[in-house]
Amino acid sequence: MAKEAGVSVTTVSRFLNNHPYITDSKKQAIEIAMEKLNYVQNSAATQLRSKKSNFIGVLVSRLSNPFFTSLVDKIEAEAKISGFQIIVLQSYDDKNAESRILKLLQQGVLAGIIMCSIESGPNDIEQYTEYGPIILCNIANSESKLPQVYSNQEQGTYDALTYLFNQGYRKFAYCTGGSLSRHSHGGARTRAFEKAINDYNLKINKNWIFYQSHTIEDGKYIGEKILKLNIKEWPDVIFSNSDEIAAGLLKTFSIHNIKVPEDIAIIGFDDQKYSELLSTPLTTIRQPIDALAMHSVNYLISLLKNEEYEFSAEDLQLELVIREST
Amino acid sequence: MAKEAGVSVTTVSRFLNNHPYITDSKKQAIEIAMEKLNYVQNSAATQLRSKKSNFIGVLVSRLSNPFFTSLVDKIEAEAKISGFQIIVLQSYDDKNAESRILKLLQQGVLAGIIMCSIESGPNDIEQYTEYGPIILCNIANSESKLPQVYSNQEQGTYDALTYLFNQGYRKFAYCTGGSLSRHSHGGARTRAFEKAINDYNLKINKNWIFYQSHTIEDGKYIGEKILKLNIKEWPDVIFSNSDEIAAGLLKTFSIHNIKVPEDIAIIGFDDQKYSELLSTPLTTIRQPIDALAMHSVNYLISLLKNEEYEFSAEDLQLELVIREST
DNA sequence: CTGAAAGCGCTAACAC
DNA sequence: GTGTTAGCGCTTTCAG
Repeated sequence: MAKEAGVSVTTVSRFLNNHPYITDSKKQAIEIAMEKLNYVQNSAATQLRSKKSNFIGVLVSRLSNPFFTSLVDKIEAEAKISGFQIIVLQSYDDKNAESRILKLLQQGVLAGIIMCSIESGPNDIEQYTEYGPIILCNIANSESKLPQVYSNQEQGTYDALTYLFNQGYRKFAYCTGGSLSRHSHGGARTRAFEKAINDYNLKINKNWIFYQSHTIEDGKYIGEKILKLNIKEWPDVIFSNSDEIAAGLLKTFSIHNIKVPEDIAIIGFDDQKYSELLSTPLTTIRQPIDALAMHSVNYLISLLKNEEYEFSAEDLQLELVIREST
Repeated sequence: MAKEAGVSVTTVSRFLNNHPYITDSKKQAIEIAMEKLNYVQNSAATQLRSKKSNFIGVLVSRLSNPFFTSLVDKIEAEAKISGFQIIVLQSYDDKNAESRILKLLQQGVLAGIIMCSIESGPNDIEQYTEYGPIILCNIANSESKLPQVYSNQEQGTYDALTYLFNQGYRKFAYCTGGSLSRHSHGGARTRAFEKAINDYNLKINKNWIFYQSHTIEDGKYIGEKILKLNIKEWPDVIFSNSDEIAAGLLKTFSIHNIKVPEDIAIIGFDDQKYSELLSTPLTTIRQPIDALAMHSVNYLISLLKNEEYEFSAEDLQLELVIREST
């Protein structure tokens, strides 16, 4: 390639990297040769030599969760603007898979990672920052020094719970994706739940708390469990940690002719695209996906350049969307 | 690292690549040194030298389409089994974006590509096979010599149309993602539609054909357009090219108090997870996602190894799922 | 402004 | 079984 253009490899390299100070004549010679040889830069060589990767890893637990799909979608669009390519990585809630993914940073495959899910403790993760920046996206962890972009899940959840209380609901069931002990955003929601229960003098019932719920199937199953309770022991509203859970719940109730919200009300989380289209349009809490994606990517890129990054929590507000399920 | 273990780099390389014939003592020495230095292989160097990539590109038009999400999800699981990592690439229906993605093959970033969407003509794509295998997944193109894994969309669609005819429907509206001229799977469905119209002696009405429909929003809009027709001119069933379109349609009709299927019936395509949960559970055509993913990945990997790959069309049947919207 | 030369970390050929 | 050597395609000094 260099010889085709009659210049040195150095000059070609400079051309490729947009260095200033190359004669127009050489530029043109290179362009012509590139065209003629159908040349493309070998990225492995570039990466090996420059020790820089063009890839940003985006870690989610599972892509089939539509919340993550939307988030990944926005992150990819944002990364592309800055010339980065994203690699979607799924951990499937598995700690070992997560470690393997983190190793991609160390291997030099990834320039940085945006973690939208987290399995290991923050310390396990922090050790990898040696190899590149790691951003926590939509995960608030006060114990960790990792850079974090998150919405105020605690406030948003509390506000929703307050709305439900004002609507007259008193028996709150609660579904969480975690185990109530984790420090993920599940934790923030749980803190809000406990606070609301306390502030509003409500009773908590062990039969109304559901752990490790993620999918539509989990929601259906939780619905079944509730219906098996003595009818006097039914909750009057169910706070679900995702619209998928809420959708599953809705399905079970509709099969059994339980009316929503009259018999039992349901509130979801995320505001999925289909949430307004369900048999009962879902009241839910919308997450600021666009802002989450935008700030995570730009924060990461700033870190890559050793620059500061500032953003306002204003952009990251949760929003209560009231429909017919409450 | 080599010197830490007291062996040559060659031996380390052999160890890493699971070559036979290394003394156990050296193996152990390497393992200990690896552990001690927290060593990981640099993938750029490996790739540069061996000219092999560990990445498989998966190209879809947009990840936010849940059909593609599920497909990508399965492809990733399947690729992982064989030790490959996938890179999700979105073309957003843009030919130029597609070319840029194809270039990743030429750059050596990707070992091969699974294309689940296609924008350019087959010829434009075939030239890239010089740099690595390209599989068309869920795209049937008889003009192209590219390896293809697809279900019989024409038969599946025709069968569904036959079912609708037998149910008594006679006025068929038709939504397509393409422009009716493309050779994508849209084409196969359209051929089936035209054949059914012909075979069953039905009338075609230009006001009942809708192009370039993809999203829930598109579906809502199409619903509005239909309702604006003189009521005598309404179709009695709408064939939609995705469950998203169908969901949008459903929404518009529910707002206007149009009963489904009594006033107008709807059939979807894909069988999304939420399709049974909508205000009217959707009759739809289920695609064989698992088989599509499995065969595409394994076909690609066989090609990478210069092996033959056989699979049976039996695995790739479309399935009519009858619910309440027809 | 441009080029020569060194070398990133690894694999493959060849020798022993 | 194991080591020596060359070189993948690029970027980065350092000279000029």
